[in-house]
Amino acid sequence: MSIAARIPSGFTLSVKDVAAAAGVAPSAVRFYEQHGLITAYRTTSDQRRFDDLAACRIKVAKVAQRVGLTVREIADIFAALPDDPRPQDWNRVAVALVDEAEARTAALRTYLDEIRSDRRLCEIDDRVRAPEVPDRS
Amino acid sequence: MSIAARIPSGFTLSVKDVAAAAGVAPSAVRFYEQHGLITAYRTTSDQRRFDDLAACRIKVAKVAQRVGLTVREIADIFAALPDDPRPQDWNRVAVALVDEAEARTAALRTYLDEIRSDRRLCEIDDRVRAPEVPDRS
DNA sequence: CTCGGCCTTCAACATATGTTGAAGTCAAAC
DNA sequence: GTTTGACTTCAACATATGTTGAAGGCCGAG
Repeated sequence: MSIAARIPSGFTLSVKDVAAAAGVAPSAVRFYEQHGLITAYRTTSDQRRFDDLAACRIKVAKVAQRVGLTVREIADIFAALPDDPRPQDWNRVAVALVDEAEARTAALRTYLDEIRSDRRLCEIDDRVRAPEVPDRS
Repeated sequence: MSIAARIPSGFTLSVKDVAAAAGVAPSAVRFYEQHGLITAYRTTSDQRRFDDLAACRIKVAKVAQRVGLTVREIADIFAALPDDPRPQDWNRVAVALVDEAEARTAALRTYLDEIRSDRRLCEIDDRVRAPEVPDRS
């Protein structure tokens, strides 16, 4: 019976609500929407309305950022989530996120191991030196 | 026999040399020095001179950045390296870096597992709703 | 009908991580 | 002795990730 706009049921949360639920500032919620991490419908008076998943996505994103993923990369991975994601949709996303994090950690470990097992990898190959400004000590 | 300044032996590489060895721009090398990732001595004419380790540190830092560590955090970890690091010094640094990366990945995995095993964790607890601007669908 | 509160957009600011360009110094080469 | 090339500093710009504040809209309460 409301004057209501074309907003799917479930999309009832304001920016402030989502911010509180996700533990971030309202400005951050708007930022994430701008960058495609979350999606909103608009009321007749142009206010954003989110569903519960928005806060969830943000919380996951904050943890994902800690392993070096950019907002853009996270948004790309989230793009695999349909409107009403089933558990296996979340599974795929979770696997993609963790795989990426592990790949980066593995790269770090591998590189460090190389350095330690074969010191040459961390040395300058050809003896390139500075042109003769005084100082070869 | 040179006009040479007080530069320890081994510190013979210019900014350009280190940049080439590390695969980064000279501007980045200066940036990293400013932020304590690497250290330089200066020639009598004020030019930076690095040793081989500078490029090594930079290459490690670039990989570490990919797992979410900031330049500051990496510099802090590198602070444990003495002037002429022995293998065990590098070991401690390597362990610190990998541990941090794994802790962050573990946090991500744990959080995602919680979401999947207990859906409520990703729902809004108390039904906070937006005040009545039209639109409850 | 005004008031308070939450919303909107937009621009400015802030930090991290660099890059680019201008202006000047220095040493080596011609 | 002038030119050349790499170096120096410093300021401006660029991108990512946000925050803050100004100016205004919309709604329910008193």
